[in-house]
Amino acid sequence: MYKTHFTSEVTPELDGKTVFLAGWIHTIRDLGGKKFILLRDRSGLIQVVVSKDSAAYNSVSELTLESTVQVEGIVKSDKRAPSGVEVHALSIKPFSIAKSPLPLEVSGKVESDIETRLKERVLDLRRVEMTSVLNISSEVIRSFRNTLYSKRFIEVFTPKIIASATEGGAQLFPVIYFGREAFLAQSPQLYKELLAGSVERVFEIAPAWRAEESDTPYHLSEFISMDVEMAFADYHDVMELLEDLVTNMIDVVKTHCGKELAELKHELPNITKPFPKISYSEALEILRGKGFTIKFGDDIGTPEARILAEEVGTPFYFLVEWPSFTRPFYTKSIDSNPDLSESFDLMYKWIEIASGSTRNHNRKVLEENLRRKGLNPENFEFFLRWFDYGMPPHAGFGMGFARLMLFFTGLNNVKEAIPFPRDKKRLTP
RNA sequence: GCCGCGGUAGUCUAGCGGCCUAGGAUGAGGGCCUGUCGAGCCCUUGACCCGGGUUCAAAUCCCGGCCGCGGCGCCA
Repeated sequence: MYKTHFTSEVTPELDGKTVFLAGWIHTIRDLGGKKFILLRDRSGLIQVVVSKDSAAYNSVSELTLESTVQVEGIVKSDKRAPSGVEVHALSIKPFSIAKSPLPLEVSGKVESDIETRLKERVLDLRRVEMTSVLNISSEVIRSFRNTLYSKRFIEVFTPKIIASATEGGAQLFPVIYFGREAFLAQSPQLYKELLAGSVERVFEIAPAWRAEESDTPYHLSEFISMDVEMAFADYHDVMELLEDLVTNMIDVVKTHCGKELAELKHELPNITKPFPKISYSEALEILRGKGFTIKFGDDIGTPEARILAEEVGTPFYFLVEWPSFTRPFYTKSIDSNPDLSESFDLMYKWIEIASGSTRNHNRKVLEENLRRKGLNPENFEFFLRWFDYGMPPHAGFGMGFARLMLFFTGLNNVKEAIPFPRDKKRLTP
């Protein structure tokens, strides 16, 4: 082992104890007869004091910012130290001396453009703000899993190389599969439905790919989709589930990520259940009242969604019961009014972060819907045939992880919220 | 893809026809300093995205390209 403690575990109670720490050189303040090093690891920073009479003194002169080292030292509780405790170095062993100057300042003295930050991403991820983002990400995922486990969902994995488009619409990335044409999955939709048809309650956290022109702060070519599918349930049931998922995540992040939120200067609002629900038709009325010319069937675009978000006032709200023909073929229509569907979008401000519905479980209706959308039911036989063998009524949704992270971090670009984003122009790092 | 704005040392910025031999911060190199904590002080180092054009004179104005950011569209 290279370290006996993380820097966050060095507390005044350890006074007098010898510890081994390992991490990165965050800053060096050289006062001549004494040098102060801030040593950083994932958990935080600790001050290391190197005095002239220490054996470690000479090795400090070769250290550059972001070099990795092991520090052996004695813990000293001292109110002059930034955190009330510091480590007096006995020896400092360098592992890797970083090149200088750095292409990005990890210490945060000079802020870099997002362009530079994504190019120099590994250094950028060492910044305390980005480490906080990654820690929060992990807690959000953990909470998502725990809530679903507690409701008897199981985690599944669906194929990511598929034969054809699942729902039309989005552009697919082609791949060559043993000489045949295949595509990267744009969504686990059909497979998660089939799984729900076998084991009732499933979820998946996995990448999905869309070869769209989209060039905005809310789109990625490769994104993590948090998918849920539930048998013997309708869209009301899964909206309620979604409310539980989101509010539990907020609780977990508030409880475990206070330090991270402070680092990001971000506060999470109190969110209460249920979230406001606005029907598509109501949304049109609101928008018309605001001077928009918008008719039944028109999409609610970004400028319109911004107005709605302002009207609603709370960060999260549902837009429900969209026109059937604007939704994919597997979306169930409302029996009493087939022009509308049992569907919803969960909005965070003006951004759609989740989208779901009750699904059709009747083969005839599915075939009809496919034809209506100009798709050939024969191409969906791998999916449709299972509807002959006792498909339960079911519902589900997919949620965009990076978009959700905008809420938890206060960031306003999904490319910042995940470590290595893929967009129209970025394929590395 | 369309519209708008922008591209100045490793990083971040000021300058927007001649006061620019391009200013500052941070980094880097050197020096002083035994309690710094965005340490301080002194010295040094390093830049006008690319290609055309206008002009006596271009970082600065015009045109084209590339790249970036924002808005919109497409899409989730």
